[in-house]
Amino acid sequence: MNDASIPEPVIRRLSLYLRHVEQLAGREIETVSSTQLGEALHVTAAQVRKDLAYFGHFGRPGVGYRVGALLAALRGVLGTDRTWNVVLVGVGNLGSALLRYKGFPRRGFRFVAAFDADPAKRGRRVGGVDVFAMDALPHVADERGAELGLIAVPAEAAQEVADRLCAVGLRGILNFAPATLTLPPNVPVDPVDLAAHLERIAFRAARAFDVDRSGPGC
Amino acid sequence: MNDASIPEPVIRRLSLYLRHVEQLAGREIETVSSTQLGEALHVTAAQVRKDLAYFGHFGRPGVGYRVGALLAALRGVLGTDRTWNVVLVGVGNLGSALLRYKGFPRRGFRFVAAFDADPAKRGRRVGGVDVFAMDALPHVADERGAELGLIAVPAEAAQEVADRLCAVGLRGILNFAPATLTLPPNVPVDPVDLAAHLERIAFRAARAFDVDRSGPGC
DNA sequence: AACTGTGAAGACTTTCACAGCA
DNA sequence: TGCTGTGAAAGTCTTCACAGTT
Repeated sequence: MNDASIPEPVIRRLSLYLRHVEQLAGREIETVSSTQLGEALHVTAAQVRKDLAYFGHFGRPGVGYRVGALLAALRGVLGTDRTWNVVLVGVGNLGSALLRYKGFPRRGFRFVAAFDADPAKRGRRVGGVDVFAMDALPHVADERGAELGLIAVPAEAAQEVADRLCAVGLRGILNFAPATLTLPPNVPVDPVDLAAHLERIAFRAARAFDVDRSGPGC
Repeated sequence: MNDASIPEPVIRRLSLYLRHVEQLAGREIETVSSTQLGEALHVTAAQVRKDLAYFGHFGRPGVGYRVGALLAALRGVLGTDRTWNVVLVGVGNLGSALLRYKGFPRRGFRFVAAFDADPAKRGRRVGGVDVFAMDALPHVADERGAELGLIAVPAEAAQEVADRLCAVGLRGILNFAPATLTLPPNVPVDPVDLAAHLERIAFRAARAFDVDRSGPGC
């Protein structure tokens, strides 16, 4: 009940709850009910309660959940009650944008270095982060305590980069390259295929249109 | 059997199959079995067959699937057998990178315009795409046949931007802002929360470490 | 011999509905 | 009264296993 067996879909929603509860805390709201949370996030109230019950009973019947306690608990479960050191490989379009993305530091992730195969990029700083040649990976990753890796290289290079990140002892990888990576099971990988997201929207848009031809819906 | 009721998880995998089958086609491979596809993508062979059976029987027992036919069928189902016109709102870090991202045009999505609240950005071109002021949205979206929208603005602005995109008749939205959008059900939204992806990796990395302390796994 | 397509079984997730607490 | 926590029911998705095709 308190072990590692929290279902994947629950974990996805925990991030959602965390994001919203952070906002509530910022607005100095002290208490929130499962119904309110559910409405804000388009999740049923029962689902919210089940999800939160996976890791303790800190809701108060008749009152709801204390925002402060919930915030701390969510961060604790997700592991973002501390800062994670992240490296990025591939300082191209997307890589550069990710290095500058403010959402990462805001949520507990700090870039400690970036790497690129192109020697011309070596020595630059992007978004306040030093860019190194790939050769420097073992040394720099170790020195700066890198824990997670972010891959933003072309698909052809992704597996090799992943292997090198893994060899250096990184504990998890976020993969933006449109390629399926194979890694040992103790190194979690999360694929983010941007084009696939658009494909999903295209699919649903085509269906919604077929079903409901009532014209522009707003 | 041939209607809109294809489960969400299946659709996600269709994109994965499409990506791989495109590569096979590029390598002039003519035939692929469910086992091969499954191994390449870390999906069971039975799952591959079930998924593909949702929309027709074009596998050949004893042989496998014809790559050409499969490619066409996957594109047909996902709706990417034609080009979709896309607009982007929010030409910041991330927005600029998305405008330049080559994976979109490669998979059937073309940016026809971009918009930004900052008047200073008006008139620029980013990644070959014209940037307009928000006021121009109704006119330009209509003129250029915009169908899908991509939101890359700060969380606070996301809902208003979404409403305006919807009002202009867009048929689907990909939302990179860390905010939950509320829109009519005939306008599909797909949220992409980059920080949430890292949170998921952090969660799993922490668990993998607890379970298996055998040191750097490669 | 190799492989697909598919009912049936099994596993997992969500929803329901209500006992119990503040 | 208002709300949580939770078993039990319902629903969804995945895997199994095999008949049938090339």
